[in-house]
Amino acid sequence: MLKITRKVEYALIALRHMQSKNVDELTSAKEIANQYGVPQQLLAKTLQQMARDRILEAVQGPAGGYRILAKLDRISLKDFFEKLEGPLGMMDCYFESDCIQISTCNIRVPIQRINDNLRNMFTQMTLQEVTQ
Amino acid sequence: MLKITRKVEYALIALRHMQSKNVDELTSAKEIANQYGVPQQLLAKTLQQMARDRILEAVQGPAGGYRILAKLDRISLKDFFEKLEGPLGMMDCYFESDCIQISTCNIRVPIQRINDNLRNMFTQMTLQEVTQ
DNA sequence: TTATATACGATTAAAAATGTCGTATTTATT
DNA sequence: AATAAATACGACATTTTTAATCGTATATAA
Repeated sequence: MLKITRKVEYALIALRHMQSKNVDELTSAKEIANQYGVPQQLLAKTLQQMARDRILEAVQGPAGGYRILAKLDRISLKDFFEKLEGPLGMMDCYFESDCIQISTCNIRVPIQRINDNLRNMFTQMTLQEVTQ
Repeated sequence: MLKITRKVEYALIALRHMQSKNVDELTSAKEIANQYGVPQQLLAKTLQQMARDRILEAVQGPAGGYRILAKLDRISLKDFFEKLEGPLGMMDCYFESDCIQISTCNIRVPIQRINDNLRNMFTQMTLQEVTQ
C-alpha cells in the first residue's frame, strides 16, 4: 500500500537528470535509460506524457530529446502525481461512488479524513522542493 | 498509487462497528460480513491478525467473537498500517537496499523526502481520531 | 536518403491484491 | 459425550493492476 509507481519513479529520475544540465540542453530517453538502467520504451512513454502535460518540451528528430519546460516550483506534488496517475485517492469512492455498499458503508468519513490529510500534504509540497 | 488495501478497509469497518457497541460486547466475523457485505473469510483473517497484534481480543467457541482490546488513541495510523501491511514506504529501498541501481540512483533523496513527510503525517494521526 | 529521435496504440508478461478452500481447534449448548 | 458455531491458519486459485514489450508512424538533422 502507498507505493510509488515506476512511472513516477522514472519521471523523477528524468527530472533530476535534466536539472543537472543546462536548462536548454536536450536529453534523450536513451541517454537516461542507459545511465540509470531503466527500460527505454517505458521511460519514453512517461517522458511523452510529461510533454503532453507541459512539464517537458519535446524536440523530435535526431539530436532531439526533452528538456524541462514548466516551473517546477509552481507544480505541487499532488498535481504531478495526478498528471501521471490520475486522481489521487486512497479509495475510489473518494471520487466516483458507484459502490453498491455506499448506503451501509461506515468508513466513508474515516477514509475521507485520511485522504484529505494526504492530499493536503501533497498539495503543499512542490516538485522543485522534492527534486532539487 | 497510494491506494488503501481491502485488509485495512475491512479492519476500519470492523473497528467502527465495534465502537458503536458496548466495550465488552463481542462481534463475530459473520455479523460484520453480513452487515457490510464483505467476504467473511478474508475479514476473519484480518480480525485474526488484529488479535495477534493485540488490537482486538478474540474469544473462541460458539457465541465467541472479537472486541476492542487496545487504546485506539494510543495507536498511530502509521503503526496500524504497518501492523497490517508491513513497513510503510513508497519504495522498498527506504528499508532494504538490495537494489542493483543503488550506486547510480539519483532519486533516493527525493523519495526519502516524500516518504518522511508521509510517515510523519501518519505518525501524527491516531486510530481513534480516524475511526471515532 | 538514411539514421535517429519522438509518438503512441495494442499486446504480453509479471507482480500484487483479493478471495476461496480445507482442516484444525476451541468451547457453549444440548 | 456429541454437536454446532465460532476462531485459527496455511495453501491454493482468481482477479486486478502494474510493468514491459512490440509494431508502426512521424519528424528532422546529416
